Amino acid sequence: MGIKRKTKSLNSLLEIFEQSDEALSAIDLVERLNSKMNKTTVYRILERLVDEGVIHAFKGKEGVQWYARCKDCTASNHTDLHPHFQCRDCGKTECLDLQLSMPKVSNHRIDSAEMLLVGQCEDCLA
Amino acid sequence: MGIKRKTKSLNSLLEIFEQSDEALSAIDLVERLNSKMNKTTVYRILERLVDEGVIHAFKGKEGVQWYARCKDCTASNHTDLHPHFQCRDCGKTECLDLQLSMPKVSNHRIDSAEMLLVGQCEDCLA
DNA sequence: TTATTAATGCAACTTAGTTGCAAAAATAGA
DNA sequence: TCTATTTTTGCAACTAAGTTGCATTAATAA
Ligand SMILES: [Mn+2]
Ligand SMILES: [Mn+2]
Ligand SMILES: [Zn+2]
Ligand SMILES: [Zn+2]
Repeated sequence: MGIKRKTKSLNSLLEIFEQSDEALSAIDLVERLNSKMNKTTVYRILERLVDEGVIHAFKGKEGVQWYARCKDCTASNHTDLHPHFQCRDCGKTECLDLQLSMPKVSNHRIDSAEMLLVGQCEDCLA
Repeated sequence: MGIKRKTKSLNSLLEIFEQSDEALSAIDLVERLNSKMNKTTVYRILERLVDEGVIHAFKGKEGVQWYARCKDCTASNHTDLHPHFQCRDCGKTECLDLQLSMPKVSNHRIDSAEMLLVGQCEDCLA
């Protein structure tokens, strides 16, 4: 597959990410777009957007895929390295504006680090 | 279900954990014990051992369950807070002997933190 | 021994995600 | 334009991890 085309489906997903500050789960996206496109298409476009550095992927507390917009990433340079927070009550999931430092481990080469915090969000604390 | 009984199945799992310094995936355990007990039993015993503070659970890079022996935890006090490492080449997964500090996030209550490092282990570096 | 409780096996189910392939849509070339 | 080629999409079937309900077995207590 050579040249990539900017299709309607792709734009639908882009729009959703542009309009949301929170992270979105693949499950949720499949559900929300269910009338517009097939779930296979959703997964394929998500993968493509990750490759292009538009969004980044991580695993939520149940082990399923979550996605959020990248700030300053490109296809060749995924620089986002921050922890994520997921609310145990409402499920809201956010990118945290903290720099995550990669611990050094002797005799190991570390490629990537992922940190997930679980707790209660602002709304659910009350 | 009231009083818990120490059965053969339970002891089989305990033995495996005592003999291994690495973390073990549920998948692997189900496979290894496949002739001795049903996978449902494996999952149930793993859950029980977590409740009792004998082992702790975390998600590997593919989002599946991993387990490792606890050092100083009890049923009421899971104190283990350390990152985990998973080798992208051979899959070997280890508890890291580092204290993980929970970042404070304003207006959020953090209950737990999980950190997963992915890279190459000692053996796969060469 | 008999009653009670806990552990196990098994089959069926659930759910997130993947795959293969055919159809549709977009683009390029003549 | 008409046609060939490439890319995207839909669909159905599949995979794999984990769960559930329920009947059976094993252990313990009365
Ligand atoms: Mn993020
Ligand atoms: Mn550990
Ligand atoms: Zn919440
Ligand atoms: Zn390795």
